[in-house]
Amino acid sequence: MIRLVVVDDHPIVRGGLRDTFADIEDIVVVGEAGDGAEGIERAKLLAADVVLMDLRMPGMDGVAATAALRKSAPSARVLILTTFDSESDVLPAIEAGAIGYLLKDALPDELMRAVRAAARGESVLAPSVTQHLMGQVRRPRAGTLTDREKEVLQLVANGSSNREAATALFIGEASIKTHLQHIYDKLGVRDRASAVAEGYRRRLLT
Amino acid sequence: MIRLVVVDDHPIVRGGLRDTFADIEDIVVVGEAGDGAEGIERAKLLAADVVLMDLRMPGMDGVAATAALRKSAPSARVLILTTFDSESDVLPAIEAGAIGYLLKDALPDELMRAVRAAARGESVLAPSVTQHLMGQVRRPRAGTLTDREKEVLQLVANGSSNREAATALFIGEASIKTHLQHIYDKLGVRDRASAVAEGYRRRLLT
DNA sequence: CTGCGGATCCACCGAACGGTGGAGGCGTAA
DNA sequence: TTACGCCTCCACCGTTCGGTGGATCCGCAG
Repeated sequence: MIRLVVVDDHPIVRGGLRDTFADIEDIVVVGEAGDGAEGIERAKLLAADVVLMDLRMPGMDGVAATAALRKSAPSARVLILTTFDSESDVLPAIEAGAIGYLLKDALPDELMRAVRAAARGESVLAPSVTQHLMGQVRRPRAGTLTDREKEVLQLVANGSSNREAATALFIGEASIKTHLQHIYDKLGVRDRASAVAEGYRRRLLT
Repeated sequence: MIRLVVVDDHPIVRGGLRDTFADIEDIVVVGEAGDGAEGIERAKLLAADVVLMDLRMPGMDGVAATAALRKSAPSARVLILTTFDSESDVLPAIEAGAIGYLLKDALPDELMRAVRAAARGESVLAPSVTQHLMGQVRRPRAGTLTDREKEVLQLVANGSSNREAATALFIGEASIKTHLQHIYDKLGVRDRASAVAEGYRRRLLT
């Protein structure tokens, strides 16, 4: 039996979901909430297996609630159910720890399969969401170069060879190479020249 | 007899120079000026052979005055005499058409030899200035990358290897390398990474 | 027509770089 | 304590790059 908590600021939506799961044998809606903070409370109190979470809500939004829930109740899987699939919605939600991301135009059947999958710890994503992820999820997020990495990139931009950068930072050449590899991974490039270009585009360099 | 005009905004300096040349047989200070515009006027009016020009002056500065003088009175040689030898001072002055560049810590003897050299159309540079020039004067000036060179640099910034850039532009890899060498020369760098950095700093790249 | 700048191409070479797959230390958050 | 992220370092290897010194062709301006 999967214990489900529904978090959405629209009563209509909550009601619709309650109905949808009403006569499903292995899923029971044990609680509801109208915003993120309340949702966290209910999920913990009621030992939810899966939390159906809307993103755009007054007060604490879905992303913040998801992140908080991942910390305070890791066993509760958060399944995003929302209207929007823009990059600016999807990425933060995934990063916050959502296990799945569905759109509200999903069929009831898809929704139930997704809930069961989430309960098992599997990910279900709406097709359009998958697109966004393919290219993006790999890069640990723009602008997340560490301070050290930024230093290295700046030196490279200023014309330092690996050896010179190593001398400047009082570390070994091998470390510079490692930092650069990480920089390449994070920026999605393959060489120092385009890393520098990306650095400027993302305003990491001066 | 070398007809000399002194352009400097400090009366003290002008006086010192007048004294310095007072009992020199082949040099006569025929006029003085306190800023660039006045200097141009005097130099033309008095048919100066050599103009001793300060760089930092109120009103029209030495660089602008030098450039203007080169056009309106090409026979007057402009010899820069200033306190500063930073790159940002030296290069514009040379490009503006100055025939020599001395620092104010020069000995009177050096100064006189420089004036005579200037009058003959020869260049005399302070040693530290020479350093700046060696590597820099060749570059025809920032932002003067040809269209082709900008294309190459943009490709490099976007992660292209030389081979890939060659394919993209339907030319040989050797040409890409040549273009890059020219780019390095013009931007004053030694590798593609810092060339890209300079490209962004000079707003040549997007 | 001659010079000059721009664009194209060539060969050769050593040095630097990028890719891979590690490993250990260290502080912090869980 | 256990993870995890970050920083540090290592070896090996093939590829690419940068440096040098040429060369030809074209168009434009003097």
